[in-house]
Amino acid sequence: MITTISTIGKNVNETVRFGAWLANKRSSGKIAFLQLRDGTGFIQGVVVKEEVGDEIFSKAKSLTQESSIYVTGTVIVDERSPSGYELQVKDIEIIHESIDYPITPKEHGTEFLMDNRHLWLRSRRQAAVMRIRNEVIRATYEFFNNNGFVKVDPPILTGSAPEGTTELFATKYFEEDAYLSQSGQLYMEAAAFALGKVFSFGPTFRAEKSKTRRHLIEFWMIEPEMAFVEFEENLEVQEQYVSYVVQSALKNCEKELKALGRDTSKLANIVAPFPRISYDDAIKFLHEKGFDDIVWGDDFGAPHETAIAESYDKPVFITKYPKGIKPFYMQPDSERDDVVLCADLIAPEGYGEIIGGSQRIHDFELLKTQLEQHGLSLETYKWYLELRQYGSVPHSGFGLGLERTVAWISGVEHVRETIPFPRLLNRLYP
RNA sequence: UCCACAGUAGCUCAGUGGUAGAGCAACCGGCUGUUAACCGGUAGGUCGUAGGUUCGACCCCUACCUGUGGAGCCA
Repeated sequence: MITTISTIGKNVNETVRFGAWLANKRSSGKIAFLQLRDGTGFIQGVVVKEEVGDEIFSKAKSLTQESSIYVTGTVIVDERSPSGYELQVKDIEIIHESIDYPITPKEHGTEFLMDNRHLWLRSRRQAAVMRIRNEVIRATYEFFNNNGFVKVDPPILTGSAPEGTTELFATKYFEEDAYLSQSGQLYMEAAAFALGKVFSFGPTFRAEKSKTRRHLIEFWMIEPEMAFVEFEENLEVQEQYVSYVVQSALKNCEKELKALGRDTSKLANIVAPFPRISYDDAIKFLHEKGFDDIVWGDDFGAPHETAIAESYDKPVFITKYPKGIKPFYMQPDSERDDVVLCADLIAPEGYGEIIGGSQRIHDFELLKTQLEQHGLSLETYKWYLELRQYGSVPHSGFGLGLERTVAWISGVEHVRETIPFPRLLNRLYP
């Protein structure tokens, strides 16, 4: 095995050689401190002139930020080092000299950092967020595999629009019009009838002119769909899943969360069950809080959701929204026809909606009526309607936005830091 | 699409109707335990673009462009 910084504790008092980049450097006339980064971690290399000689010492002193090197040295335990280890450097071989690296160890603005996203990813903070993203994905697969779900991949190029209202990216499919997927849900419903419990993980595209810290044009969703599962059980799966992911991140990303300065006590508390509040009660609550502008039948805006979420220290389900503000496929409540069996899960600390889910209509006639009332083409949705003609069963599912979830767990302000190369309004590069 | 704020050195920012400033980065020098190291020096500018007002505009006015935050919409 090659030596890496993350496992260098195994090589104490040994002389090792490994590849690294120079993250930063401090030096005096006779000693130099190199902050070395190899992708797995950081370690400080100490170069003492008396020990390495003039040639290697001046090579160390003239190293530029982000130059790549092979470094040889002895690993020692040192209490002055944050990681506990230091490298007493014996030799340096320059692989490539970096000239005028743009991201200096000083503050930078958002636009500059985004223009340099390909380099910004090297920073301690960004690397930590990427590791947390990886852990959320890993824990997602683990949770669903442990619970009998099958991963199914819905198409990215689609001919129809799952939710007619939002903006779609249009493209050509040879002679036909096609759209980039903004949800795999309808396909996952078909898959649930084939495999029972399924989940997807893939990119989705929304051509919305949204420009907030919660929005990306291209983002990744996890979309489970479950046959024979109704409203209540759907919520239970969601709270179990979200708790599992948060607890996994707490356990496996301790270093990363610390590097980000995340208050982990807030995450430790994220354990199922989560509180539920009905849309009706949420409206009453908002009126009590002084939101006079909202009436029954209106959808909530971000300020409303935040006000509700602030009353809880866990994610909160807002359930049973009015039929009129929700998509055509949601199952109406059997006790009252004006609300549907849906729930949004709102994350704490202002991170907004991380899950939208519902029980789906399984009755053929009802779904057909809904499609017609929403002005959608029966021809386009023929295959989707057919699922209700051949052994239809009650079923439910939900979609979790990966980047919002990672932003919440990491405690970063903006979702753009939770995806390697964010696609934002007016930003397609790098 | 709408609202608010911003655009000055590579970066982060200050600045006054009368000849353009700092810190960091770069370069040169100093310093044996630094933690965004420190100290001295050098170099670096069509002040977003186009008009206008003025004896004179980086500064005031208009339009546009770009960015940031937000609204709507949504994960």
